Amino acid sequence: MPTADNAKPWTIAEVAGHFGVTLRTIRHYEELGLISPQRLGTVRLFHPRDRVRLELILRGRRLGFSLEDIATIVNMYDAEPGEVGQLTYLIEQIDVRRRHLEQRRRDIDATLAELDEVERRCLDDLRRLQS
Amino acid sequence: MPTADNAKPWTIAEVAGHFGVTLRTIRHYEELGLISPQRLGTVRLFHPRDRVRLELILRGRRLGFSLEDIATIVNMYDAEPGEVGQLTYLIEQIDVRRRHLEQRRRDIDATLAELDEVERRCLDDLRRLQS
DNA sequence: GTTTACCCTTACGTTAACGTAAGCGCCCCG
DNA sequence: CGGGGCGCTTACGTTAACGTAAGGGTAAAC
Repeated sequence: MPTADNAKPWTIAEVAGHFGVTLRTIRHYEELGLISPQRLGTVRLFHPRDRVRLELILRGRRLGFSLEDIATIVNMYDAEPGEVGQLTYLIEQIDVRRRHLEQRRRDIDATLAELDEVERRCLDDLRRLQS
Repeated sequence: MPTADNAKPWTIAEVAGHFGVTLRTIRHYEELGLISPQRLGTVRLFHPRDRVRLELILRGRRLGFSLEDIATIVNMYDAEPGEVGQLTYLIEQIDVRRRHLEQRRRDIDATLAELDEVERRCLDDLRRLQS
């Protein structure tokens, strides 16, 4: 059964624990408009939608994007259909992002290759020392 | 002929121009010990070795590493053979870095997939608007 | 009924990674 | 020989992304 239990919103502490960040970080992201959790009185309630956005935000952060960049990215994900100009602009932005990401993947691959090389040298040196 | 011309060291302005960074940035990296260009009097001279290091540094920067992290990475590249303890430690560090990078590549792939999805939706909407 | 556990806001503090300005030295050109 | 052009150092300024402390509300728990 698709339990209604699963739909129970999370507290800020639960969210922070789940993602391994502090409460301050989450509040900070709200200040910047990256997330807008529901309020019950003054208390924040985090629904699945909010958790998904946080996942996206943290992924962007790991990739070294600024929170400002991240804002434009996550806002692309739930943009309303809008008019033609908006859509073509959005598509352009997607291409820009894609190029960035592809550059970074090349950076990663190059770095990984060099790490392999360094490790190989280390292992060689080790073998030499132990023989 | 392997021209000695090719070995002519670069000025700080040439290096900055080549990599698209400011003079301040380069000097900052020297302050942190990330590079140590030769000095002719007070003037800095950049040899190929320095340029390679800068390339590595900027790659790390694009990947969102802190300059401190980058320092440990680039210093791995030209570590002296050393003793067994050093070597095994270095190999561990390489593994740590590798795991980080692999995580980031997963992040990139996930983000690219989602960008594709968003773009597909955009193109659909466009077609709908123009039909 | 008060202590404990979370939650809130406001606001100043901190760190990294440079930016920017001031003031000086050197060399070459007209 | 007096500017430019380029390079240097010293040192304070700036921005992003939170950290941290102060002060206060509410609700279950003892």
